[in-house]
Amino acid sequence: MLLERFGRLLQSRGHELGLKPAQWEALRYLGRANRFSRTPSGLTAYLGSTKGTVSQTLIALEDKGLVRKKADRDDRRAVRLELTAAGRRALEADPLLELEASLDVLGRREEVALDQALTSVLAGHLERTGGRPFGLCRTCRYFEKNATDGGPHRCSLLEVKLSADDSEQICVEQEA
Amino acid sequence: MLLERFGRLLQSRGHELGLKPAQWEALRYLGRANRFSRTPSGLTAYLGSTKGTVSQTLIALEDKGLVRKKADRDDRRAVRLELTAAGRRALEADPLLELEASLDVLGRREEVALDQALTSVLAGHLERTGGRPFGLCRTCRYFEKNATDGGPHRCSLLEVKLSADDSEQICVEQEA
DNA sequence: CTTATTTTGTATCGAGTCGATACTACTTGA
DNA sequence: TCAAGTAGTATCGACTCGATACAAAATAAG
Repeated sequence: MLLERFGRLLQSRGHELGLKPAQWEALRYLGRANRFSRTPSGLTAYLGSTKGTVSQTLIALEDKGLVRKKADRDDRRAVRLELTAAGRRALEADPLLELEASLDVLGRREEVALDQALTSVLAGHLERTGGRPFGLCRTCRYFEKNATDGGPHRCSLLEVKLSADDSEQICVEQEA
Repeated sequence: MLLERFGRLLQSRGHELGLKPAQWEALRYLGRANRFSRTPSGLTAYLGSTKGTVSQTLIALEDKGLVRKKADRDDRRAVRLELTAAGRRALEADPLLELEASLDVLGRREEVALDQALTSVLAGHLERTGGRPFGLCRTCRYFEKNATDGGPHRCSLLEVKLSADDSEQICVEQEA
């Protein structure tokens, strides 16, 4: 199966620059996830992994100075994660970007077809396994565009204001 | 990138039945590779890994009784690998089969489009990294259909007869 | 025919993954 | 208030994986 070979390929590129595949994936997630989702448990859900494993990966990333942990004011159990400047620089050298460039051999049409096919297969699989889609905030059923209470947009699930940036990031809570 | 999420998904399913992702991939390879390719170095090239890592994986599979090693008569450095009966049974319970069934949400058309897109991206990547395609024997430039020297087919690279089964398996040496 | 040189595979190390289990600390809800 | 649930860490054992070093056999070059 080709998807399997791709997975292997992506993984073998994931050992560059002194990081491990799991660490790259955590970094990428933190670069794309909105503030509500940048927590160890958000990352755990995204990776389909376990709390213990993710905890170790984050310790490694913190030791390398790529990720910073901050206490959550409202929930003293929770930890907020953010990329450091070095973390953002690392993402700019992400080996995956190169593979992403390989998609250029495809025409626009084919690229869209590939994306749609993968999306629907993924959706089917997530449904069966109870995984979360992690879609864009603005495509969520709880997203209220141009809400009337000050902020540009609003989340009716968490009941908070959303910036334009927020709405372009992925979210643990997102539902179609 | 969706391909990345798929890779992660495939990997997290790879811990079932007491095997690890790398072990499953080795097992799958040995179930699909022709006799010339069922060696530690063939597997190494397929996985894009290193000899040392593959050696360890094979030891683990041998200990579990899923793979058997045999000496090569002609080349006393080489090791021939084959699945045991238990190894073949394990492949029948491969968790990947389930994910493969997820492709059924796609129509014929979309499935073909997906396959073509992945194939061309993969080919581009392999060319840049010097990887081998591991295509079917019968699609190889060295494949001689219905050769005249007894065997049904023939390989003009290795200069050996090929059975019908041989020609339907993947090969390290395959070239378009 | 001897040396290189290459090829095939194993052994070992250190950092890290990953599922499992156990545990602490905090929050929530009856 | 107190039991149940949630967020996260610590630790264990099996394994991965790149790197390095090594041994044995095959091949090439002189």
